[in-house]
Amino acid sequence: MYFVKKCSECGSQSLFINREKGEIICKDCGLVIEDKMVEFGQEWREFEDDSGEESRRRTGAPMTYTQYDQGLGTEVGQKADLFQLGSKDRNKFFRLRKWQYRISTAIERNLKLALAELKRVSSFLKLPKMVEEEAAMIYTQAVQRGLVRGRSMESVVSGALYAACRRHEVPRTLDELSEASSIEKKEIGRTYRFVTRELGITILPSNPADYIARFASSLKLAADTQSKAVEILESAQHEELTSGRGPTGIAAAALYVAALMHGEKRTQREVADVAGVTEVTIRNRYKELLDRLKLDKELKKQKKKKR
DNA sequence: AAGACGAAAGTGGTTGA
DNA sequence: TCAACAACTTTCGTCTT
Repeated sequence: MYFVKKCSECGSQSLFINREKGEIICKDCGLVIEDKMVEFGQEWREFEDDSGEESRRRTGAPMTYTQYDQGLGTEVGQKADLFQLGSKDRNKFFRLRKWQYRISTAIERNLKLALAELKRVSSFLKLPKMVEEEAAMIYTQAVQRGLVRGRSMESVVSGALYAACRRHEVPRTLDELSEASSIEKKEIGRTYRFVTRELGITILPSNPADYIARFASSLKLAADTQSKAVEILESAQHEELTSGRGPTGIAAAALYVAALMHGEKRTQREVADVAGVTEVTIRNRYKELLDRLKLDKELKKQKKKKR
């Protein structure tokens, strides 16, 4: 799962390969090392079923939603352009033209602005390209359905990004999104829920393990501590300690325990800060872990070793 | 002095009548 | 729509290292 290869951008060694999504991602900076593999992942346009007639959705050159803004603003209106396009781009063109009829110029402007904002936030968070594109796509859907009305454009952008992150299991916390977009956390959460519900996007509850790598690297913890944390997490899940709880809190607690056991002590505050939860939450989770998981033995072992 | 721990009260969101 | 409820936070006092 983890490679010894180094990230070409930040030098981090915590690379993550995901075969379903055909990516190798640096969990520290989000750089996609290799995205040339064929996508085996889920059909992420599944919720477009309302537009019915399109059956050959994934043919032709890969389409990038993030480039659509350029297309929308300029070429699409000109019907003559149809014949200048290569056959590869036909499909793309048809889609664009359909939108052209469907959406007003005001919405186009909105989209253009929004996608620019989306790119800004996305690059601030160093999100992988895939996520950025999915977010752009979600936002486009949201605009088409008029879900932006009564909400600030920026908050919907953030909501779309958050949803995209969740879908691709490269979770960022609401706090991080909030910092990057200067939108209030609760506002992002609200629009996120609203948009996903309205668009019928199903999001699998985020897995605490997805946070481990990122938290661990910002805490500068060793690799075996990381894997120990994942191990703890798994048994915690087995003990049904994870349902209903905030995933970040659990991830943080697991990391905290793992660090203790490997003699890489971090204070609760340090862990709490990077995880975006409070010490209290860590303590609660931590206590539960100790209670239910007979981890106290291992902890005591570690303490003895120290003396 | 700093960190860990726990109690108590408050907040925002979900759920179910 | 409202009230009960669970999870999490904030705050604060006490204990431990």
